[in-house]
Amino acid sequence: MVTIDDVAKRAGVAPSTVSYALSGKRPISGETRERIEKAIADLGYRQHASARALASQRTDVIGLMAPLRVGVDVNVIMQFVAGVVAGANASGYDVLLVTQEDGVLDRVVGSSMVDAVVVMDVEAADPRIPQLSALGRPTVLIGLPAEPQGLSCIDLDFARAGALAARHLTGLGHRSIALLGSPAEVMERHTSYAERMNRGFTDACEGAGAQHLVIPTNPSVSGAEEAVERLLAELPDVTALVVHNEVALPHVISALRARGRSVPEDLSLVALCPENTALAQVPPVTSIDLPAETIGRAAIDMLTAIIDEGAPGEVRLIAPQVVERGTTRAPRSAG
Amino acid sequence: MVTIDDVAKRAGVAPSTVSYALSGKRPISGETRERIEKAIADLGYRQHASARALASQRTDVIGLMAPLRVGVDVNVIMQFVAGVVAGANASGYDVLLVTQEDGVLDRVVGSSMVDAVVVMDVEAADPRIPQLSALGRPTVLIGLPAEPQGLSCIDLDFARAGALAARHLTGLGHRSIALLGSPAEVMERHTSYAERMNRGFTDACEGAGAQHLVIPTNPSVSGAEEAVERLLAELPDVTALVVHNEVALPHVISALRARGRSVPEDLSLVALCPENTALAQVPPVTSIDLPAETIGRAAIDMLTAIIDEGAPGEVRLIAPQVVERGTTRAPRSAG
DNA sequence: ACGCTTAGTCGAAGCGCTTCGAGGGCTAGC
DNA sequence: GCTAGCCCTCGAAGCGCTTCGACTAAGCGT
Repeated sequence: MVTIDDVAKRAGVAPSTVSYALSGKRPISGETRERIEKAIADLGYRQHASARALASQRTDVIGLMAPLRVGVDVNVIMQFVAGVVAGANASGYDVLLVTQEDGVLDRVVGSSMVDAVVVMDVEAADPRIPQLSALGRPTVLIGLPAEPQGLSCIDLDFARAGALAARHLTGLGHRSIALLGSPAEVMERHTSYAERMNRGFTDACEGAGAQHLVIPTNPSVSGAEEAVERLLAELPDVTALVVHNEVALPHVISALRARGRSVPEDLSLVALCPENTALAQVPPVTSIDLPAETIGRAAIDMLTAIIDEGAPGEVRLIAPQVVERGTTRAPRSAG
Repeated sequence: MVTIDDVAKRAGVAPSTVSYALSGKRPISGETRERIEKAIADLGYRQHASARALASQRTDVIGLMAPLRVGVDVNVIMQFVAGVVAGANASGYDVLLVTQEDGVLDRVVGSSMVDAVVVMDVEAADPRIPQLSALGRPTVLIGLPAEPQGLSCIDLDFARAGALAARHLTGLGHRSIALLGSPAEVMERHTSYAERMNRGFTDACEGAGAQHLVIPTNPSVSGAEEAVERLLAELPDVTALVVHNEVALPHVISALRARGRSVPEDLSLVALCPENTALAQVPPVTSIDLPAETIGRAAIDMLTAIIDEGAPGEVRLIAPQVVERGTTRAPRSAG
């Protein structure tokens, strides 16, 4: 292995000079710098990451905790991951991706493997939050716990998204609306986004005086069938639907069709999902985009602001927007 | 920060003894071990990862190179990623996920950030392969280049998959079959899996004396439409279809339906895609599974075999299997 | 001509850990 | 009773890098 000493020797300078040339933390004359650069190229020198990390107390690695829990769609999680990684790489960081649950935080953060952490799938009262506060590393949560305890958070504004979906439909004249939402397990964990979505939806329906119903939906063909059964049983004159469940979405549409309710003729539908999921439906559905890539990149921006400028904890919620793709219209009776 | 010296002091032993107690590389008496463990617990000691890596020359981190190239489906890539991470965590490794392209290999491997590498989206003559050979770190490729140069490879046997799909259809009596495959960009890069798939498909069709056609398909609604147009123009009496394109799949089905060819009544269809994609179609389609999770875990197994036992390079191809879900049947004329 | 600053470089002291060789204290063998 | 051998532990020497203080030479104003 070629070390900084080898480079120094070949360039005829001290190792510290090479280090300063590399980091730019002290001025180096042009001539010396050139000799050093040549030596580096000749020798094929590469800094040893661990040695640098040990001496400088920074690894330039960001930890990304993305638990793959039952009930959350891997594809959705992974879209966030892709966004975070892209953002991190663009900012000169690498990403250590961890999907386990248990002692990971302690291990990865406690052992100084990472300079900072991004945490996903946050529950309302997430046990990791006090831990993270205690650890004292720069942290950004993707999600919004009840008590952020000074940690930065970023997420889609699910409360507004739920409300927006509801109002989009009541605005068209619908008076009987259901939300087919996250699976029961996710609700039972008090997963932040699911609770906020439901509350936003429910409040807006009540504000508009519309009948409403929330049905937890399992992410499977049968889950979609069951949800549709229950929907038609409990709210037979339903005219509009919000679906917040990527996996169930296509099967909800087909289950409805199989029962003689087609979208959008008989039933309006707006989904909350990543854009590509909305576009993958037949027909593509009107949706509120879950901008995973954007959120991932924003999380990194917030993190670098904390690392570099000691920025304080901040909560940033992305405003939801409806993208019309033709699956919502006024109800029959009102049209 | 509490160091190994603090622990040693509190336990009344030498730092090296603590180190040996931790690593188990030398025997430690039960009594001493207990004192050390108590001291660790009392102090909340955590090993410093970089220090350990520097001294021991291993990081227990695996690098995962997953370039997010145009034309490859993020979701599919990310399913592999999830499998690799799960496997790695289970084997005591963490994963550094990199999606950039350029100098990454050099940077990440050259700087000793990782003990080993998993490389995805391998092209037939991938420029990274000589690099990887030269770097000399344990490596597993997910994919199969023309010249593995001693590197280990794992992948679905796409040649057999293409052949299997074709024979499944010819076996049912189909004599005019098309493959809607990877986008043109992917083919132009000579991406390994796409080429193998096409060749397997083509050879099997010729072997069975069936008319065949391969249509590169863009992963979008319009791409699917164009492919279907071209299909019906160039092979008007087509009776069966293989689709190897996750994104286009639903739109291919609906484009066919819109042109009066429904699946499976008029046209049999078998897809090559992850199971969840097959299940997400309406109706769920007969498919050859792309077992991303399995392959990811197997990649880690092969890697640990190389790391721990110095296992030699090995090429492992997973046998494809058709899972019947009702979208293939005998053609009309033959039925 | 004088001290002052500034630019450019050096040497040495760590960062926290692992590992090697050595050595003390025992038991066992004869 | 002495030594061979084993078990357990210690101390010291790094791993490759950063960073601090110090030093030299040159440039500046007065």
